[in-house]
Amino acid sequence: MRGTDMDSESILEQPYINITNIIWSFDQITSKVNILLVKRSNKPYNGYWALPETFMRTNESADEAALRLVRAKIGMALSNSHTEQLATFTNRLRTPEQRTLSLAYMTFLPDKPMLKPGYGASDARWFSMDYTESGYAFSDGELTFPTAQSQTESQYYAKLAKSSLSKAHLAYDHEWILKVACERIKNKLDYQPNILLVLGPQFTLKDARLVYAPFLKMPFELIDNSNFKKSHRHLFTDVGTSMSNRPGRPARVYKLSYLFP
Amino acid sequence: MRGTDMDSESILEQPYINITNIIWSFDQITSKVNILLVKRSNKPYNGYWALPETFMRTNESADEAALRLVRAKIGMALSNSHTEQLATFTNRLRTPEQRTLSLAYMTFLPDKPMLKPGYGASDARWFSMDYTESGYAFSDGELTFPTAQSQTESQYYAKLAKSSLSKAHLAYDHEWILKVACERIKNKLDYQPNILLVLGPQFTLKDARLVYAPFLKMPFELIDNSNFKKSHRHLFTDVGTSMSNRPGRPARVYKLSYLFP
DNA sequence: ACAATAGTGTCTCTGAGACACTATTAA
DNA sequence: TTAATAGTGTCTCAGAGACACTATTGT
Repeated sequence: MRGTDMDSESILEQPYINITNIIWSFDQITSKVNILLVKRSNKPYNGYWALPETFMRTNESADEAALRLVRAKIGMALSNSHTEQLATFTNRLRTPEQRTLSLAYMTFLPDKPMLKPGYGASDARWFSMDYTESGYAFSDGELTFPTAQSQTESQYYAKLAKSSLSKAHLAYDHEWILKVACERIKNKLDYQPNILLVLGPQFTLKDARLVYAPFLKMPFELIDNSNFKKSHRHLFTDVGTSMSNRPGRPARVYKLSYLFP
Repeated sequence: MRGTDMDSESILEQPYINITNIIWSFDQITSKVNILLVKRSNKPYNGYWALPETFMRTNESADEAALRLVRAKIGMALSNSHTEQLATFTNRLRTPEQRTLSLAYMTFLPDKPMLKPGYGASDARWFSMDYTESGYAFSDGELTFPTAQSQTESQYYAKLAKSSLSKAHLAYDHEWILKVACERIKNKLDYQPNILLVLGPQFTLKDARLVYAPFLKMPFELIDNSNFKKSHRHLFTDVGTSMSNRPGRPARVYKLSYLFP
């Protein structure tokens, strides 16, 4: 039996629970940060691009569900140190029909695998991240989805409810979720930059600056290497020298000291 | 119809969804930070002390539910600027019987009202916060509940599942939730100290230091007033001078500039 | 006047940022 | 040797913290 609440009213029906996962990767060729988007082939928002989602099963936690989604969609089995909770989105206006909550997580892939569409999606592609004057944008060369423009949550959902979204926008409130995600990552850059996991277990300072740059809204050349090294030495452990066949002095490689001690 | 997942399996049953609210206040007499705990009179954990909880209704968001809980339990109607999301707790081991998720919020009351037990609780009391070597503790003079000792989430839940909790412990995983809450507040002290809302709309620097002290695990006298003022001037706006009938120079009063511009 | 309280000024040390310089590689 | 890349050293400035000093109240 469900316990009674302090309120006299009983609960008629529960909302559904979605796990939404923002899956990050890094393209070594283009040197750009990417996220995974899928084209929905279900109602609601059939034919819209969206963040990948799944439902939670009764015998798993939400972060296990997020990792299961990665395994099913990408075919990559990761430990939960590659996943972190973003936030939970519960606004009534976030779904058009059946009330659905979103438990949002982020997963950082150690490389950028090829994709194939899965169940519930007619297409799945990587979208590379860039910054704009008013926020961030994700593009696959054909389509571009900016993050939400609104400054506050209530402003955003008020607008969302007023006008029905065109297919030039992501489904649901996913543009808002992406905005929250980018800002969270930016805020953690100086004390827990888990986003660097997209570079794999080791990385050079240049790679790290390439990842930081779009979040800081600047070209990576403007991040001074000397200063960057000094202000991050408490986070990075030197683990040797990279070998490359390109001209120029080989770069040192580092690991995240708080994750791999 | 519920949309189909990318996985072929369908979902048999959904977990329940609880709203858990950590309600903070400040006692002007004892100069201590307090939280509200209730003694449960329902299964499970009947007779145990716990954080106040409620269920979400279909026509409200989770933060609205948290504020409704405050209204019902305390009789105080607050705006959502007094509430913030903490995290969502989904571990399978967190509830003994029926699987239940907790969407955890924090509410900062502008004063410390008298309490009366409500539905689902045989008692409700304020517990004042103190720090210990290994964390924090909340006491009402009779009972004391420390925050969880474990350093990681998986460690905590492994221990929780192994031994059944005595009534000297809080119900469910609430000692873990409290640990996460205290650490979150501590981390935000230098850029978004919403915890100061427990002092009401205005406060003196001494009051602010009294609130900061337990989170920083030091007696408030060790927080240098001059340095504290300098390092928080970007957050506080001077709004005048307090009047007091006590000896000593009257203190200036401030407001949070990012909330009340 | 004095105790009690609160606000101010100053010194030092550390860290961020600007920027010039040195080091190591492939061709 | 040169272009390309990466690492190092140094100067300045701003902020954190220790601590001594001044200011304003009630009794």
